Amino acid sequence: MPTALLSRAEVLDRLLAVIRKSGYDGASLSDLSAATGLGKSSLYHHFPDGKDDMVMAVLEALASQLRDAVFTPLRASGTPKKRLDAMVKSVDAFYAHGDDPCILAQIALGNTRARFRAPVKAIFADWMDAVTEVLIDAKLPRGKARRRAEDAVLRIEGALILAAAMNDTSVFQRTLRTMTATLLSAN
Amino acid sequence: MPTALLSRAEVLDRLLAVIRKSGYDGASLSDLSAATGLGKSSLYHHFPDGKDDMVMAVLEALASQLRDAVFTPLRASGTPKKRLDAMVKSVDAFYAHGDDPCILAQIALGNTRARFRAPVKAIFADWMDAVTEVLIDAKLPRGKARRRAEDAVLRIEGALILAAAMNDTSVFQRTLRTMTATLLSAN
DNA sequence: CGCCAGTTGTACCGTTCGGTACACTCACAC
DNA sequence: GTGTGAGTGTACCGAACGGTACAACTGGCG
Repeated sequence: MPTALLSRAEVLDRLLAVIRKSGYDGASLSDLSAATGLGKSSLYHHFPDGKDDMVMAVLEALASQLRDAVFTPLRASGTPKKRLDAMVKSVDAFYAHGDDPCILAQIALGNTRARFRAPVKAIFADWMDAVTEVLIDAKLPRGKARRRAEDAVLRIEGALILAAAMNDTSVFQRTLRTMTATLLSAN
Repeated sequence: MPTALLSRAEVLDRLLAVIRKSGYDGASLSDLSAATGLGKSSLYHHFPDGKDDMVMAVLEALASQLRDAVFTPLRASGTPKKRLDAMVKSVDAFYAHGDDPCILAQIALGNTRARFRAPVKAIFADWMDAVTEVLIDAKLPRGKARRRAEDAVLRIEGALILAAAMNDTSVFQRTLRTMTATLLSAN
């Protein structure tokens, strides 16, 4: 039975899933081939430069997903609290409530980090910028807003690691639950 | 020129360095052999079960290093502030001021996570327990102390990821600098 | 000295790696 | 209907993988 054809977006989603779970080195071409239903030659047809090409495309797709699901809501109109709550909700869904590792962390830690630094850095920077803006709207001084935005992103990443290490998503849940209040607190 | 003989501790240190940098999948036997100066057969003599054996031994060595450098100072006598400051200082040195990735994160994210869950989990649990005790000594209620201890560890891990991703250790430095005060704050 | 256990280097195993050659299919254009 | 070109499956490449067999070395002890 021939597998249904996959759109490019679906292919990228499946590649992302494998890389997020196994990391760059852990994701073999066979894995990627099996996950997409595309033979190796097809994979090379769509991504001529091989695995690096796939990772780059996946990072671009991820950036646009994150933009749509997380950064744009952060920049929408509404009270800072509402916008941050929207981010928290999206992040929760995005990481499957703490079950899915973060592909950005996966790549930032891998020994290929240098090759993919630019896109990874851009995504994190974009994210932190969006949070910073919300906190400035909430009357925090720019410097403090910036540091808190960093703190927010870094906590999400750290919570995902701790959740993976302890095999317990509750740390991630707790971190998200207190996130908005922590970011907006006065002191 | 024959390389100088290495003690088991030195061998484990070098294995740790490679795995910390490249992760489980990224660290090949050739890499590990080159890093230690031991041929593959010597490696297999000392670690009969291969890479998994090495990782296990490295995790044990890491646990005892962390115990000596971080957990024990946390449990020593002194004011909570002094003990937390000591931890921060040790952690800063341990991760080369933010330059070195965390091998625990590396393994927690790898697709071998299940195999090494027990030791990784134990180290994180030990760490969080030690911080919790300090915060209880600082008159925080147990539940709050526990949550803050989680938060401290998770921030360190997250800061290391962000530092690696952005190629900028200042995030890590900032996180450490404010750690003690954040943990001990009244609210 | 001879012996032996611990340790090592060399040479190799089968498998999987990332990547490629090439013939084929198949929808569409002419 | 016949070309054509995007897309694919099969079969393969050399290199590197994790791992092993085995002979040779070594230092310490009798």
